Amino acid sequence: MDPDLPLRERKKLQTRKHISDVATRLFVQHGFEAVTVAEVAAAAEVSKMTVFNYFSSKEDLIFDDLPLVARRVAQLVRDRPRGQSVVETFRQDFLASLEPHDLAEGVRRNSVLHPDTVHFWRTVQNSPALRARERESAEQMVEVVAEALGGTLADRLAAAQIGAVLGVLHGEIRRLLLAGQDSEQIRAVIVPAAESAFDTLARALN
Amino acid sequence: MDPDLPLRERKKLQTRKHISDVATRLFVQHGFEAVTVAEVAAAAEVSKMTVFNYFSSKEDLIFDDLPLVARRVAQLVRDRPRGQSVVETFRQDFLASLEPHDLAEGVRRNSVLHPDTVHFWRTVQNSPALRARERESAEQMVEVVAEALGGTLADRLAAAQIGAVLGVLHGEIRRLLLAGQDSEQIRAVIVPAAESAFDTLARALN
DNA sequence: CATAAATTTGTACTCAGTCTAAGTTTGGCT
DNA sequence: AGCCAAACTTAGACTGAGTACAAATTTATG
Repeated sequence: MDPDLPLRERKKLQTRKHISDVATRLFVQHGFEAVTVAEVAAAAEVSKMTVFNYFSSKEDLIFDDLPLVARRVAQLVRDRPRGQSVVETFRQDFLASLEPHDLAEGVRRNSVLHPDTVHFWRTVQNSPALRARERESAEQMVEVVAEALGGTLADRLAAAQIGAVLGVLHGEIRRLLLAGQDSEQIRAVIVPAAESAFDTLARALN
Repeated sequence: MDPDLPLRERKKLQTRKHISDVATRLFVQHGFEAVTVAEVAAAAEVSKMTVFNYFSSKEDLIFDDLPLVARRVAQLVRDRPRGQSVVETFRQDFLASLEPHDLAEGVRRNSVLHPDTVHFWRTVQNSPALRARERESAEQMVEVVAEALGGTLADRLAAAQIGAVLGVLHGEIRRLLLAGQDSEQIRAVIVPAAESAFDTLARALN
């Protein structure tokens, strides 16, 4: 934790992380709708109001890092090598995310708290509210990319198609993960599918 | 209203439509979040419980015809001419929907109640909950199409990309509509964009 | 007309999320 | 050190969506 921040700020970050961690553990353990915000507050030894002070909705307790992801995506697009197409950028980023160490996006999040990524994604998959939140943030990502590309109608079309492909691929990874397949098997299915999908995207958009 | 239905069924359909009409009018008039379900119930002269008997959520009061749209889309895919690609099917359907008489999808819905489509879509656009509901149903449409295509990963990729394109185009139509442009101006922007977008889709997916 | 099934209703409840006013903690200052 | 003001937290009451259930009403059919 960033040590040269004002003491107050550091404490706030700690509290925030503590609440989110406690909440995530409870949600994964019992299911998202089965846990009330009041229970989260009690378990985190904080008042319900404080929970809503730090997080603007119950859903955000588990998806607390979405703003970071959005910033990362925007940066990815802006800082891509001169002349590289966005499709190529996302192809490389996606394939890199399939590398053993962080398959399924999940391990980037709190690997301590979620030693088993599967439980985390099962929790998300089983909750209509959390899936809705995912859709919302997917849309935001597409907007971010479209904006980074310039914001024209053509840019928005390109961003949306890339988003659609990534969404299906991530969905399939999750499906296979929840069906009990291991990283090796998943990679064997996803890598060729991704190569082909990004190829057609590249042909279409470049 | 289908006259050879059992009396009871006919009455239920009437009640359902009446509640939905009253609700839509109130939402368009005052905004979705500014109207409570209790107020809708009172205005429709029915109890709150009855409202939830007919509609499973407040959002469904305004989007009451989504199941029909989904069925229509599935039919569109299934009944397309032998040998015609889905992309071609959707291109034609989309372009047909731009014809003067039902621009903006909106006129298919209760043209009596919504003499001005703009107000209806402004209401939707101003409500986070309604936009979330739209995203959910867009996802369902994509699933329906993917299923109608066969349900493989490649089918899901194709359906998602078509959905992405349609989503952006509809979004742009709405944006222009809310910016005060008339059908003529909108068509002038959208038709060429759609032609180009569906062309690239066809190149990519066929 | 009677009666059983289907609908509707009132009431009471849970939970997310907001508001407010009062309490507590903290950093900065003398 | 000790005080003050700003920042943070809290309790508690409130709103509104959605659910549960049992009582009351309506309707189809004999």
